[in-house]
Amino acid sequence: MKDEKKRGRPRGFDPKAALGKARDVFWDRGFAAASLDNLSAATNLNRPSLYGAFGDKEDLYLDTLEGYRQDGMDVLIEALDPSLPLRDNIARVYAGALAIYLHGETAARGCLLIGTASAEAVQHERVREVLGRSLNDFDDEIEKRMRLAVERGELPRSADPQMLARLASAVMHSLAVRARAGDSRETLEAIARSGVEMICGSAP
Amino acid sequence: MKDEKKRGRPRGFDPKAALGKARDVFWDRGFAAASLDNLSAATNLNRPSLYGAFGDKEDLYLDTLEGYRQDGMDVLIEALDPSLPLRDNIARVYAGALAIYLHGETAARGCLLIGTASAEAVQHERVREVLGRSLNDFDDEIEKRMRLAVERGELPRSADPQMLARLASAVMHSLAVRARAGDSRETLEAIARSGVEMICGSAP
DNA sequence: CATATTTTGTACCGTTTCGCATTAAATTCT
DNA sequence: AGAATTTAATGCGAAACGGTACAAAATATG
Repeated sequence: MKDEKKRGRPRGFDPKAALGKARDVFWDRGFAAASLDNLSAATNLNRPSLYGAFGDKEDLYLDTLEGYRQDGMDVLIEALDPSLPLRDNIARVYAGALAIYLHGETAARGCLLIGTASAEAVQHERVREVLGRSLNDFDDEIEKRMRLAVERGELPRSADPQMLARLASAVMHSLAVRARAGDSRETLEAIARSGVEMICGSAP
Repeated sequence: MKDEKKRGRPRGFDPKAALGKARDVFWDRGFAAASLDNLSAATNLNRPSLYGAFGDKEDLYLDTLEGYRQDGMDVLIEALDPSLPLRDNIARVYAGALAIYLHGETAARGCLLIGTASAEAVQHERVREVLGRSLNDFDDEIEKRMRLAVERGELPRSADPQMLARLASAVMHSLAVRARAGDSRETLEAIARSGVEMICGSAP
């Protein structure tokens, strides 16, 4: 269903791969400081090709954010596999986050959304919307697992799934910020372990 | 000791006030998207005056970050007044943070450091240094109070002051990000309350 | 009052920015 | 084969950018 031959000259590049390269540029430099020349060089696409395929710079940025959000949700859902104990789930969420955050040429990149979209969120409403939606979707997914934990007795009946989820997310937000601030992997892993303990302290 | 009359023409403006206006510009737009025209307009200073007083744009930005950091530390230290119960201390820390974060023309501004310095942290080493140092100083100040709480018996002997402090900070980092993402004051206050409960749960 | 020194305001310089106009190339449809 | 359609490459252009040169203004010193 994707090979319906289109009429004109075919694309000489893979839009998904190009989006991945653009994402790296935005990740390192942020939206405002990433120039179309940077993006053009990284993607090996001329500016008109970029423009034709993705729209203007803000459109391109929003596309990369959407893709990142989706990838993140996939990682999250896999980490929250309900056949595992809650404690393992949360530990896997943090491990998955750190695997993404601790990767950069000069310095760790942290989270694309928290690290770069936050900066634009005040002035660019569409960016703020994606950021807010992403955070909420993450919370909701964790909350689902927390509710299940209460039903199963992994957590006491008195536990508040929504608040536990938001606090679990909070630790992840902190990991994102601290990674970009230059904290060591050891420090971040220690915080993640403490976070698991704090969130799942009452779980077996 | 500040009126040692200097030789040339005296300044026609208050550098501290100008720095405050510049801070607002960076807070709303971030570093990269804030132009010297924006800063010049907000401070009512010509670009040469700005340059003469603070150096180039990055110097000016770093100055605003330093000032913000210092102000934040003052608020934090006041909130952590050791004559109050630990629970009140942490609640005051979050209340103080939200008072700063929830203030903006178009949308809430969140934290200047977390919201804007994070974006530049990967590429600008000096910004990363200020950000990292700020986060650490905050952690350390809270940790001091946590240690006191253990000594006093407000927390069990088994409590880990460093980790409790880092988790208390984590909730604040999350408040900063969520404020900038557009979360309501009610939501943020609920998270803050849950954070207090989670951190001080075992405290009287 | 003249000179030295610092700040202020205007105007400008070279670069970089984003976006597009235009033309050449590659493919499908008739 | 030729028309139609889509993509690719070059390059342009108007605007915005950060930073500064320069001269006028304001103060202290001698």
